[in-house]
Amino acid sequence: SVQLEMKALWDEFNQLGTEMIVTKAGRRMFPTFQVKIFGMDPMADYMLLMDFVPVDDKRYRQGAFPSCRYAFHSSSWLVAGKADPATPGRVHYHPDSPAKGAQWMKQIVSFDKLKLTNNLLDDNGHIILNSMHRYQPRFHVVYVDPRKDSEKYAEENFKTFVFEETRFTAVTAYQNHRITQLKIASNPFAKGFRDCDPEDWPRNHRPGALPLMSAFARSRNPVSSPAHQ
Amino acid sequence: SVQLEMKALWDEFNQLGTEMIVTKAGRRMFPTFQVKIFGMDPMADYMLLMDFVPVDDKRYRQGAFPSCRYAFHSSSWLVAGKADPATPGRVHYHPDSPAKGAQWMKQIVSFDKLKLTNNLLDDNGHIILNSMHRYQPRFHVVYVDPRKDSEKYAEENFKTFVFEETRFTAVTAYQNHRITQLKIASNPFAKGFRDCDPEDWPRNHRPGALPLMSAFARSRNPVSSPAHQ
DNA sequence: TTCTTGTCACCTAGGTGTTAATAT
DNA sequence: ATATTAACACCTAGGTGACAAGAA
Repeated sequence: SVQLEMKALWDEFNQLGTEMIVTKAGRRMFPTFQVKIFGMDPMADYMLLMDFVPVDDKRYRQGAFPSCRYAFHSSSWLVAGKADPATPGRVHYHPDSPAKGAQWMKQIVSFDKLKLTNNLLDDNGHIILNSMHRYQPRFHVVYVDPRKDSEKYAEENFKTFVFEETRFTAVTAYQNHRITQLKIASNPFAKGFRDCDPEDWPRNHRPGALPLMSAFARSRNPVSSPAHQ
Repeated sequence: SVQLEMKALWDEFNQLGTEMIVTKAGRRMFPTFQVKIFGMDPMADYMLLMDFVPVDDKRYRQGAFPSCRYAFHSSSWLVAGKADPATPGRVHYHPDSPAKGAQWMKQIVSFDKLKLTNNLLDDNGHIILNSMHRYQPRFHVVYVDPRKDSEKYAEENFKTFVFEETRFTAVTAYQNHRITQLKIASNPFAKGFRDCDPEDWPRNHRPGALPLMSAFARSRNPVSSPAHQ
Protein backbone atom coordinates (compact mmCIF):
# COMPACT_ATOMS: atom_id res chain seq x y z
CA SER A 1 0.00 0.00 0.00
CA VAL A 2 1.02 3.58 -0.57
CA GLN A 3 0.56 6.74 1.50
CA LEU A 4 0.66 10.20 -0.06
CA GLU A 5 2.96 12.59 1.81
CA MET A 6 1.90 16.19 2.47
CA LYS A 7 -1.69 15.23 1.85
CA ALA A 8 -3.00 18.26 3.75
CA LEU A 9 -1.08 20.59 1.45
CA TRP A 10 -2.27 18.75 -1.64
CA ASP A 11 -5.83 19.04 -0.32
CA GLU A 12 -5.41 22.76 0.16
CA PHE A 13 -4.22 23.24 -3.40
CA ASN A 14 -6.83 20.85 -4.77
CA GLN A 15 -9.61 22.82 -3.11
CA LEU A 16 -8.52 25.93 -5.03
CA GLY A 17 -7.83 24.01 -8.24
CA THR A 18 -4.18 23.06 -8.40
CA GLU A 19 -2.11 24.58 -11.19
CA MET A 20 1.34 23.45 -12.27
CA ILE A 21 3.64 25.57 -14.39
CA VAL A 22 5.03 24.02 -17.55
CA THR A 23 8.02 25.59 -19.31
CA LYS A 24 10.18 24.82 -22.30
CA ALA A 25 13.14 23.90 -20.09
CA GLY A 26 10.99 21.88 -17.67
CA ARG A 27 9.54 22.85 -14.30
CA ARG A 28 9.30 20.79 -11.12
CA MET A 29 5.94 20.13 -9.52
CA PHE A 30 4.99 21.81 -6.30
CA PRO A 31 3.91 20.20 -4.10
CA THR A 32 6.35 17.43 -4.94
CA PHE A 33 4.79 14.01 -5.37
CA GLN A 34 6.09 11.98 -2.43
CA VAL A 35 4.92 8.65 -1.02
CA LYS A 36 5.56 6.20 1.75
CA ILE A 37 5.41 2.58 0.61
CA PHE A 38 4.40 -0.47 2.65
CA GLY A 39 4.20 -4.18 2.06
CA MET A 40 6.92 -4.76 -0.52
CA ASP A 41 9.08 -7.86 -0.52
CA PRO A 42 12.24 -6.39 1.03
CA MET A 43 14.54 -8.56 -1.09
CA ALA A 44 12.79 -8.16 -4.45
CA ASP A 45 13.57 -5.54 -7.08
CA TYR A 46 11.01 -2.92 -8.04
CA MET A 47 10.80 -0.10 -10.56
CA LEU A 48 8.87 3.00 -9.48
CA LEU A 49 7.46 5.32 -12.06
CA MET A 50 4.89 8.03 -12.73
CA ASP A 51 2.81 9.08 -15.66
CA PHE A 52 0.08 11.64 -16.29
CA VAL A 53 -3.28 10.99 -17.88
CA PRO A 54 -5.74 13.64 -19.08
CA VAL A 55 -8.65 13.95 -16.66
CA ASP A 56 -11.05 14.67 -19.51
CA ASP A 57 -10.87 15.71 -23.13
CA LYS A 58 -11.59 19.37 -22.46
CA ARG A 59 -9.54 22.46 -23.02
CA TYR A 60 -9.89 25.15 -20.41
CA ARG A 61 -10.09 28.87 -20.63
CA GLN A 62 -10.00 31.25 -17.74
CA GLY A 63 -12.33 33.99 -16.68
CA ALA A 64 -16.07 34.30 -16.64
CA PHE A 65 -15.68 38.05 -16.50
CA PRO A 66 -12.65 39.08 -18.51
CA SER A 67 -12.97 42.71 -17.51
CA CYS A 68 -12.76 41.80 -13.82
CA ARG A 69 -9.71 39.64 -13.94
CA TYR A 70 -8.51 40.90 -10.59
CA ALA A 71 -11.76 39.83 -8.92
CA PHE A 72 -10.33 36.47 -8.05
CA HIS A 73 -13.26 35.46 -5.88
CA SER A 74 -15.26 35.13 -9.06
CA SER A 75 -12.63 33.33 -11.08
CA SER A 76 -13.42 29.94 -12.42
CA TRP A 77 -12.36 27.52 -15.11
CA LEU A 78 -14.52 27.35 -18.21
CA VAL A 79 -14.48 24.71 -20.89
CA ALA A 80 -13.01 26.19 -24.05
CA GLY A 81 -13.27 23.26 -26.46
CA LYS A 82 -12.02 19.79 -27.22
CA ALA A 83 -8.58 18.79 -26.05
CA ASP A 84 -5.55 19.30 -28.26
CA PRO A 85 -4.09 16.20 -29.90
CA ALA A 86 -2.63 13.85 -27.34
CA THR A 87 0.93 14.50 -26.29
CA PRO A 88 3.63 11.82 -26.29
CA GLY A 89 2.66 9.68 -23.30
CA ARG A 90 5.94 9.84 -21.49
CA VAL A 91 6.79 8.10 -18.28
CA HIS A 92 9.17 9.16 -15.50
CA TYR A 93 11.14 6.40 -13.80
CA HIS A 94 12.29 7.23 -10.31
CA PRO A 95 16.06 7.65 -10.75
CA ASP A 96 16.80 5.08 -8.01
CA SER A 97 15.01 2.37 -10.03
CA PRO A 98 15.52 -0.51 -9.89
CA ALA A 99 16.05 -1.03 -6.18
CA LYS A 100 15.12 -3.53 -3.48
CA GLY A 101 11.84 -3.26 -1.62
CA ALA A 102 13.73 -2.66 1.62
CA GLN A 103 15.42 0.38 0.06
CA TRP A 104 12.15 1.89 -1.19
CA MET A 105 10.33 1.32 2.12
CA LYS A 106 12.94 2.66 4.50
CA GLN A 107 12.33 6.29 3.62
CA ILE A 108 9.96 8.61 1.78
CA VAL A 109 10.16 8.23 -1.99
CA SER A 110 10.31 11.66 -3.61
CA PHE A 111 9.79 12.47 -7.28
CA ASP A 112 11.58 15.79 -7.05
CA LYS A 113 13.58 15.22 -10.23
CA LEU A 114 10.40 15.00 -12.30
CA LYS A 115 9.87 18.04 -14.54
CA LEU A 116 6.94 19.16 -16.64
CA THR A 117 7.35 20.73 -20.06
CA ASN A 118 5.13 21.98 -22.86
CA ASN A 119 7.86 21.43 -25.45
CA LEU A 120 6.68 18.67 -27.77
CA LEU A 121 10.25 18.26 -29.02
CA ASP A 122 11.79 17.99 -25.54
CA ASP A 123 14.82 15.71 -25.48
CA ASN A 124 15.56 15.91 -21.77
CA GLY A 125 13.16 13.13 -20.93
CA HIS A 126 10.72 15.46 -19.19
CA ILE A 127 7.00 14.86 -18.99
CA ILE A 128 5.25 16.58 -21.90
CA LEU A 129 1.84 18.12 -21.15
CA ASN A 130 -0.55 20.44 -22.94
CA SER A 131 -1.04 23.78 -21.24
CA MET A 132 -4.61 24.55 -20.19
CA HIS A 133 -5.42 20.86 -19.79
CA ARG A 134 -6.13 18.90 -16.61
CA TYR A 135 -4.06 15.89 -15.64
CA GLN A 136 -4.14 13.09 -13.11
CA PRO A 137 -0.71 11.93 -11.88
CA ARG A 138 -0.43 8.16 -11.51
CA PHE A 139 2.11 6.19 -9.53
CA HIS A 140 3.15 2.71 -10.67
CA VAL A 141 5.06 0.03 -8.81
CA VAL A 142 6.55 -2.64 -11.07
CA TYR A 143 7.85 -5.88 -9.62
CA VAL A 144 10.98 -7.02 -11.48
CA ASP A 145 10.13 -10.64 -12.12
CA PRO A 146 13.25 -12.82 -12.04
CA ARG A 147 11.57 -15.58 -14.07
CA LYS A 148 12.76 -16.11 -17.62
CA ASP A 149 9.29 -15.81 -19.11
CA SER A 150 8.49 -12.72 -17.04
CA GLU A 151 6.70 -11.04 -19.97
CA LYS A 152 3.90 -13.55 -19.50
CA TYR A 153 3.18 -12.20 -16.06
CA ALA A 154 3.48 -8.50 -16.91
CA GLU A 155 -0.18 -7.95 -16.06
CA GLU A 156 0.13 -9.15 -12.50
CA ASN A 157 3.54 -7.67 -11.79
CA PHE A 158 2.54 -4.06 -11.34
CA LYS A 159 0.17 -1.96 -9.30
CA THR A 160 -1.09 1.53 -10.03
CA PHE A 161 -1.99 4.09 -7.36
CA VAL A 162 -4.02 7.21 -8.04
CA PHE A 163 -4.48 10.09 -5.59
CA GLU A 164 -7.23 12.31 -6.88
CA GLU A 165 -6.10 15.21 -4.70
CA THR A 166 -2.99 15.52 -6.88
CA ARG A 167 -4.92 16.47 -10.01
CA PHE A 168 -3.88 19.75 -11.56
CA THR A 169 -4.19 22.01 -14.55
CA ALA A 170 -1.02 22.58 -16.58
CA VAL A 171 -0.46 26.30 -17.21
CA THR A 172 2.29 28.53 -18.55
CA ALA A 173 1.36 31.26 -16.08
CA TYR A 174 -0.78 31.05 -12.97
CA GLN A 175 -4.44 31.80 -13.57
CA ASN A 176 -5.78 31.79 -10.01
CA HIS A 177 -4.07 34.30 -7.76
CA ARG A 178 -4.91 32.25 -4.66
CA ILE A 179 -2.88 29.39 -6.12
CA THR A 180 0.02 31.80 -6.60
CA GLN A 181 -0.26 32.96 -3.00
CA LEU A 182 -0.39 29.41 -1.65
CA LYS A 183 2.66 28.47 -3.71
CA ILE A 184 4.54 31.50 -2.39
CA ALA A 185 3.47 30.71 1.15
CA SER A 186 4.45 27.05 1.05
CA ASN A 187 7.34 26.64 -1.42
CA PRO A 188 10.70 27.50 0.18
CA PHE A 189 12.12 28.57 -3.18
CA ALA A 190 9.49 31.30 -3.46
CA LYS A 191 10.35 32.80 -0.08
CA GLY A 192 11.55 35.96 -1.83
CA PHE A 193 7.95 36.85 -2.64
CA ARG A 194 6.55 36.53 0.87
CA ASP A 195 5.55 39.71 2.63
CA CYS A 196 4.83 38.34 6.09
CA ASP A 197 7.47 37.59 8.67
CA PRO A 198 9.38 34.69 7.19
CA GLU A 199 10.20 33.33 10.66
CA ASP A 200 6.56 33.17 11.63
CA TRP A 201 5.53 30.47 9.22
CA PRO A 202 5.02 27.58 9.20
CA ARG A 203 7.14 26.94 12.28
CA ASN A 204 5.47 29.23 14.83
CA HIS A 205 2.10 29.31 13.23
CA ARG A 206 -0.95 29.82 15.47
CA PRO A 207 -3.49 27.14 14.51
CA GLY A 208 -6.62 28.46 12.90
CA ALA A 209 -5.32 31.90 12.08
CA LEU A 210 -5.91 31.55 8.37
CA PRO A 211 -7.54 28.70 6.48
CA LEU A 212 -4.56 27.98 4.28
CA MET A 213 -2.22 27.99 7.21
CA SER A 214 -4.03 25.58 9.45
CA ALA A 215 -4.19 22.80 6.94
CA PHE A 216 -0.51 23.05 6.21
CA ALA A 217 0.30 23.05 9.90
CA ARG A 218 -1.58 19.75 10.18
CA SER A 219 0.38 18.38 7.27
CA ARG A 220 3.50 18.13 9.41
CA ASN A 221 2.01 14.92 10.78
CA PRO A 222 0.35 13.75 7.62
CA VAL A 223 -2.50 11.28 7.73
CA SER A 224 -2.78 10.24 4.13
CA SER A 225 -5.77 9.07 2.25
CA PRO A 226 -5.79 5.54 0.94
CA ALA A 227 -4.83 5.37 -2.69
CA HIS A 228 -7.65 4.87 -5.15
CA GLN A 229 -6.25 1.74 -6.68
CA SER B 1 39.70 -2.03 -17.37
CA VAL B 2 39.46 1.36 -15.76
CA GLN B 3 40.67 4.81 -16.82
CA LEU B 4 41.26 7.59 -14.31
CA GLU B 5 39.63 10.87 -15.33
CA MET B 6 41.47 14.19 -14.93
CA LYS B 7 44.72 12.31 -14.70
CA ALA B 8 46.77 15.39 -15.67
CA LEU B 9 45.30 17.34 -12.76
CA TRP B 10 45.92 14.47 -10.35
CA ASP B 11 49.54 14.31 -11.60
CA GLU B 12 49.97 18.00 -10.96
CA PHE B 13 48.73 17.69 -7.39
CA ASN B 14 50.69 14.50 -6.84
CA GLN B 15 53.89 16.20 -7.91
CA LEU B 16 53.42 18.78 -5.14
CA GLY B 17 52.20 16.21 -2.62
CA THR B 18 48.41 16.09 -2.68
CA GLU B 19 46.58 17.15 0.49
CA MET B 20 42.92 16.54 1.24
CA ILE B 21 41.05 18.42 3.94
CA VAL B 22 39.24 16.36 6.54
CA THR B 23 36.58 17.97 8.73
CA LYS B 24 34.19 16.88 11.41
CA ALA B 25 31.19 17.29 9.10
CA GLY B 26 32.95 15.65 6.15
CA ARG B 27 34.73 17.22 3.16
CA ARG B 28 34.65 16.16 -0.47
CA MET B 29 37.85 15.25 -2.26
CA PHE B 30 39.30 17.55 -4.87
CA PRO B 31 40.09 16.45 -7.47
CA THR B 32 37.08 14.17 -7.41
CA PHE B 33 37.83 10.51 -8.04
CA GLN B 34 36.25 9.75 -11.41
CA VAL B 35 36.74 6.83 -13.76
CA LYS B 36 35.71 5.48 -17.11
CA ILE B 37 35.01 1.75 -17.08
CA PHE B 38 35.42 -0.72 -19.95
CA GLY B 39 34.80 -4.39 -20.48
CA MET B 40 31.90 -5.09 -18.13
CA ASP B 41 29.12 -7.49 -19.01
CA PRO B 42 26.42 -4.97 -19.97
CA MET B 43 23.63 -7.12 -18.55
CA ALA B 44 25.28 -8.10 -15.25
CA ASP B 45 24.95 -6.26 -11.95
CA TYR B 46 27.98 -4.65 -10.31
CA MET B 47 28.69 -2.80 -7.08
CA LEU B 48 31.28 -0.02 -7.25
CA LEU B 49 33.06 1.09 -4.11
CA MET B 50 36.13 2.82 -2.73
CA ASP B 51 38.24 2.48 0.34
CA PHE B 52 41.42 4.08 1.61
CA VAL B 53 44.51 2.27 2.88
CA PRO B 54 47.43 3.84 4.75
CA VAL B 55 50.43 4.21 2.46
CA ASP B 56 52.79 3.54 5.35
CA ASP B 57 52.70 3.44 9.12
CA LYS B 58 54.16 6.92 9.56
CA ARG B 59 52.82 10.09 11.04
CA TYR B 60 53.82 13.31 9.31
CA ARG B 61 54.82 16.68 10.57
CA GLN B 62 55.44 19.73 8.46
CA GLY B 63 58.38 22.09 8.21
CA ALA B 64 62.11 21.47 8.11
CA PHE B 65 62.69 25.07 9.18
CA PRO B 66 59.94 26.19 11.52
CA SER B 67 61.26 29.76 11.59
CA CYS B 68 60.99 29.98 7.81
CA ARG B 69 57.52 28.63 7.37
CA TYR B 70 56.75 31.06 4.60
CA ALA B 71 59.72 29.85 2.56
CA PHE B 72 57.60 27.34 0.76
CA HIS B 73 60.36 26.30 -1.61
CA SER B 74 62.01 24.62 1.34
CA SER B 75 58.86 23.04 2.78
CA SER B 76 58.75 19.32 3.03
CA TRP B 77 57.06 16.52 4.89
CA LEU B 78 59.00 14.96 7.74
CA VAL B 79 58.27 11.75 9.56
CA ALA B 80 57.06 12.57 13.05
CA GLY B 81 56.55 9.11 14.51
CA LYS B 82 54.53 5.93 14.24
CA ALA B 83 51.03 6.08 12.86
CA ASP B 84 48.09 6.57 15.18
CA PRO B 85 45.91 3.52 15.86
CA ALA B 86 44.05 2.38 12.77
CA THR B 87 40.76 4.07 12.03
CA PRO B 88 37.55 2.14 11.29
CA GLY B 89 38.18 0.78 7.80
CA ARG B 90 35.09 2.19 6.19
CA VAL B 91 34.02 1.70 2.61
CA HIS B 92 32.07 4.01 0.33
CA TYR B 93 29.63 2.38 -2.08
CA HIS B 94 28.85 4.42 -5.13
CA PRO B 95 25.23 5.51 -4.51
CA ASP B 96 24.09 4.08 -7.87
CA SER B 97 25.15 0.58 -6.77
CA PRO B 98 24.02 -1.93 -7.73
CA ALA B 99 23.57 -1.23 -11.43
CA LYS B 100 24.05 -2.97 -14.75
CA GLY B 101 27.39 -2.91 -16.52
CA ALA B 102 25.81 -1.00 -19.41
CA GLN B 103 24.74 1.74 -16.97
CA TRP B 104 28.21 2.08 -15.43
CA MET B 105 30.00 2.11 -18.79
CA LYS B 106 27.84 4.62 -20.62
CA GLN B 107 29.20 7.60 -18.72
CA ILE B 108 31.94 8.71 -16.35
CA VAL B 109 31.48 7.30 -12.84
CA SER B 110 32.03 10.06 -10.29
CA PHE B 111 32.54 9.63 -6.56
CA ASP B 112 31.53 13.18 -5.77
CA LYS B 113 29.31 12.17 -2.86
CA LEU B 114 32.26 10.66 -1.00
CA LYS B 115 33.35 12.71 2.01
CA LEU B 116 36.37 12.51 4.30
CA THR B 117 36.17 13.08 8.04
CA ASN B 118 38.48 12.93 11.01
CA ASN B 119 35.58 12.28 13.39
CA LEU B 120 36.03 8.77 14.78
CA LEU B 121 32.39 8.81 15.94
CA ASP B 122 31.00 9.90 12.57
CA ASP B 123 27.54 8.49 11.91
CA ASN B 124 27.01 9.89 8.43
CA GLY B 125 28.80 7.00 6.74
CA HIS B 126 31.76 9.15 5.71
CA ILE B 127 35.26 7.82 5.28
CA ILE B 128 37.20 8.21 8.53
CA LEU B 129 40.89 9.11 8.19
CA ASN B 130 43.66 10.22 10.54
CA SER B 131 44.92 13.71 9.88
CA MET B 132 48.63 13.94 9.02
CA HIS B 133 48.63 10.44 7.56
CA ARG B 134 49.03 9.38 3.93
CA TYR B 135 46.41 7.32 2.16
CA GLN B 136 46.00 5.44 -1.07
CA PRO B 137 42.47 5.47 -2.51
CA ARG B 138 41.40 2.14 -3.98
CA PHE B 139 38.59 1.42 -6.40
CA HIS B 140 36.77 -1.91 -6.32
CA VAL B 141 34.39 -3.44 -8.83
CA VAL B 142 32.26 -6.25 -7.43
CA TYR B 143 30.35 -8.55 -9.74
CA VAL B 144 26.97 -9.46 -8.24
CA ASP B 145 26.98 -13.22 -8.71
CA PRO B 146 23.47 -14.55 -9.37
CA ARG B 147 24.43 -18.08 -8.29
CA LYS B 148 22.98 -19.34 -5.01
CA ASP B 149 26.38 -20.25 -3.56
CA SER B 150 27.89 -16.94 -4.65
CA GLU B 151 29.89 -16.61 -1.42
CA LYS B 152 32.11 -19.41 -2.64
CA TYR B 153 33.25 -17.32 -5.56
CA ALA B 154 33.72 -14.07 -3.66
CA GLU B 155 37.44 -14.11 -4.36
CA GLU B 156 37.05 -14.16 -8.10
CA ASN B 157 34.06 -11.80 -8.28
CA PHE B 158 35.84 -8.55 -7.69
CA LYS B 159 38.69 -6.51 -9.08
CA THR B 160 40.66 -3.75 -7.36
CA PHE B 161 42.21 -0.79 -9.17
CA VAL B 162 44.85 1.46 -7.66
CA PHE B 163 46.01 4.75 -9.15
CA GLU B 164 49.13 5.84 -7.32
CA GLU B 165 48.77 9.42 -8.54
CA THR B 166 45.68 9.76 -6.31
CA ARG B 167 47.64 9.31 -3.07
CA PHE B 168 47.27 12.14 -0.61
CA THR B 169 47.92 13.33 2.91
CA ALA B 170 44.87 13.96 5.08
CA VAL B 171 45.09 17.38 6.78
CA THR B 172 42.81 19.65 8.76
CA ALA B 173 44.42 22.73 7.17
CA TYR B 174 46.61 22.96 4.09
CA GLN B 175 50.31 22.67 4.83
CA ASN B 176 51.79 23.37 1.40
CA HIS B 177 50.78 26.75 0.01
CA ARG B 178 51.32 25.55 -3.56
CA ILE B 179 48.62 22.93 -2.97
CA THR B 180 46.29 25.67 -1.75
CA GLN B 181 47.00 27.73 -4.85
CA LEU B 182 46.42 24.79 -7.18
CA LYS B 183 43.12 24.00 -5.44
CA ILE B 184 42.01 27.61 -5.78
CA ALA B 185 43.05 27.65 -9.42
CA SER B 186 41.29 24.45 -10.38
CA ASN B 187 38.27 23.98 -8.08
CA PRO B 188 35.24 25.98 -9.28
CA PHE B 189 33.93 26.33 -5.73
CA ALA B 190 37.09 28.20 -4.73
CA LYS B 191 36.72 30.77 -7.51
CA GLY B 192 36.19 33.48 -4.91
CA PHE B 193 39.84 33.27 -3.93
CA ARG B 194 41.28 33.68 -7.42
CA ASP B 195 43.04 36.94 -8.19
CA CYS B 196 43.61 36.47 -11.92
CA ASP B 197 41.00 37.16 -14.58
CA PRO B 198 38.38 34.49 -13.98
CA GLU B 199 37.44 34.47 -17.68
CA ASP B 200 40.98 33.73 -18.74
CA TRP B 201 41.25 30.26 -17.27
CA PRO B 202 41.09 27.48 -18.08
CA ARG B 203 39.07 28.24 -21.19
CA ASN B 204 41.38 30.70 -22.93
CA HIS B 205 44.59 29.55 -21.43
CA ARG B 206 47.75 29.85 -23.54
CA PRO B 207 49.52 26.49 -23.33
CA GLY B 208 52.84 26.56 -21.57
CA ALA B 209 52.35 29.86 -19.79
CA LEU B 210 52.70 28.35 -16.34
CA PRO B 211 53.51 24.78 -15.40
CA LEU B 212 50.36 24.19 -13.43
CA MET B 213 48.21 25.55 -16.21
CA SER B 214 49.56 23.48 -19.07
CA ALA B 215 48.94 20.19 -17.39
CA PHE B 216 45.37 21.09 -16.60
CA ALA B 217 44.80 22.26 -20.16
CA ARG B 218 45.91 18.84 -21.36
CA SER B 219 43.54 17.21 -18.92
CA ARG B 220 40.60 18.28 -21.02
CA ASN B 221 41.36 15.35 -23.29
CA PRO B 222 42.64 13.01 -20.64
CA VAL B 223 44.93 10.15 -21.50
CA SER B 224 44.80 8.10 -18.38
CA SER B 225 47.41 5.82 -16.98
CA PRO B 226 46.63 2.13 -16.77
CA ALA B 227 45.47 1.12 -13.33
CA HIS B 228 48.02 -0.68 -11.21
CA GLN B 229 45.88 -3.72 -10.60
C1' DT C 1 -7.48 39.10 -25.80
C1' DT C 2 -5.31 35.31 -24.31
C1' DC C 3 -1.47 32.64 -23.97
C1' DT C 4 3.62 31.91 -24.17
C1' DT C 5 8.51 33.08 -23.74
C1' DG C 6 12.73 34.85 -21.87
C1' DT C 7 15.03 37.52 -18.34
C1' DC C 8 15.48 38.81 -13.74
C1' DA C 9 15.98 39.43 -8.57
C1' DC C 10 15.65 36.60 -4.86
C1' DC C 11 15.70 32.56 -2.76
C1' DT C 12 17.53 27.35 -1.16
C1' DA C 13 21.29 24.26 -0.73
C1' DG C 14 25.73 23.39 -0.29
C1' DG C 15 31.05 23.40 -1.67
C1' DT C 16 35.50 26.66 -1.10
C1' DG C 17 39.66 28.57 1.55
C1' DT C 18 40.30 32.22 5.14
C1' DT C 19 40.61 33.64 9.62
C1' DA C 20 40.60 33.91 14.50
C1' DA C 21 39.93 31.36 18.43
C1' DT C 22 40.73 27.17 20.79
C1' DA C 23 42.81 22.74 21.91
C1' DT C 24 46.75 19.76 22.47
C1' DA D 1 54.47 25.28 18.44
C1' DT D 2 51.44 22.83 16.07
C1' DA D 3 46.92 21.05 15.10
C1' DT D 4 41.95 21.56 15.14
C1' DT D 5 37.55 23.90 15.10
C1' DA D 6 33.73 27.04 13.92
C1' DA D 7 32.07 31.14 11.71
C1' DC D 8 32.37 33.54 7.55
C1' DA D 9 32.39 35.69 2.77
C1' DC D 10 32.23 34.12 -1.63
C1' DC D 11 31.36 30.97 -4.84
C1' DT D 12 28.45 27.05 -7.90
C1' DA D 13 24.09 25.22 -9.09
C1' DG D 14 19.58 25.57 -9.59
C1' DG D 15 14.37 26.38 -8.07
C1' DT D 16 10.79 30.57 -7.44
C1' DG D 17 7.17 33.99 -9.33
C1' DA D 18 7.20 38.75 -11.47
C1' DC D 19 7.35 41.16 -15.43
C1' DA D 20 7.68 42.84 -20.10
C1' DA D 21 7.69 41.54 -24.62
C1' DG D 22 6.18 38.54 -28.13
C1' DA D 23 2.96 35.23 -30.48
C1' DA D 24 -1.43 33.44 -31.81
